[in-house]
Amino acid sequence: MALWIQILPGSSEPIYVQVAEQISKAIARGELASGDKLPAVRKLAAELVINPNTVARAYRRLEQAGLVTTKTGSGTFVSDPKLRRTDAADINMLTERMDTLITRGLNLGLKAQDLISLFERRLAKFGNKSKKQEDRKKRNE
Amino acid sequence: MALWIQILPGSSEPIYVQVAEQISKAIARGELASGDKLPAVRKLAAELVINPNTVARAYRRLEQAGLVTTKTGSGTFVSDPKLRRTDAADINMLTERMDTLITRGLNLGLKAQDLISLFERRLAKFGNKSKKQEDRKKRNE
DNA sequence: CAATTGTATTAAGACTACTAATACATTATG
DNA sequence: CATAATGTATTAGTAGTCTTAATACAATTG
Repeated sequence: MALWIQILPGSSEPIYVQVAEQISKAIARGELASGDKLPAVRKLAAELVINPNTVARAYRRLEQAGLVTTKTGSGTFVSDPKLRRTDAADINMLTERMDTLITRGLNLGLKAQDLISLFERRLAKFGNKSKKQEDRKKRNE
Repeated sequence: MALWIQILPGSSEPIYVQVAEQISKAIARGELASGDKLPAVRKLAAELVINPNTVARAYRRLEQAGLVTTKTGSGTFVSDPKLRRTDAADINMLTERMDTLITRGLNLGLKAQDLISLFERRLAKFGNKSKKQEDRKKRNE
């Protein structure tokens, strides 16, 4: 199933952010489950035609976020969601981002109800993990 | 009532973004209503002890977002919400930001229901315009 | 006309971000 | 143990961004 990751040429977002972000989303959606191995930095770098350091940086970012665990020599793996800390500072950051988002929405003329609807619709797209994914997770434990 | 705007010394956000963002929020909350005049760029710059160009840049940003209208010689004014375009591209941008936000939340271990609750709570803080603010708006029409 | 307001241009300095090249350290494999 | 595979560290250079500054210009107000 190759690689879903795709870097946009014209984007203002740094490449390492794009890579990290897309992997984050895959994890949030359950497409990548606990224990799954990410591609080797050199391999992914070759596929995306970017520098291995850039991929490494993306992985470091994911590790800082607590999404993956890294073992030199063996690889980078999606970490167990149960072990992810939910820091108060993280919640604050999230709340601030939310306020900014709400500000934009309201200033675009959307009503509160519109925003809630949109939010729920987008949230629904991050559907709960499928049975198959849960099974895959179990195998890796 | 002086100036609510405050620039944080250690912030990684550019000053002009901070200024624009805070004014945006004031507008979204209804603290600044249609027709209200923003401080003159030179005046605000003096109060914040920053360069007038930096304030001008913030105002330009707000104008691009359609939040204010500018008339050289007279000033910068909060524009009528009814006249604000809601471009499809804007909605797409908002949706993308929302997805990113949801990704972060889920990856912090929050459940869908937690996210919705938080979202609604934050949204409530942008309470609907008060009677007084509606009146002020009327006077300026 | 004089004052006020926003705009445009140019430049310089400081700082950060990004990517790259290369060498190093650790672990897995046979 | 030897080799391959994997992530890490260091260094460097290029490019871009941000802010300030100094002026000059344009449009509106009174």
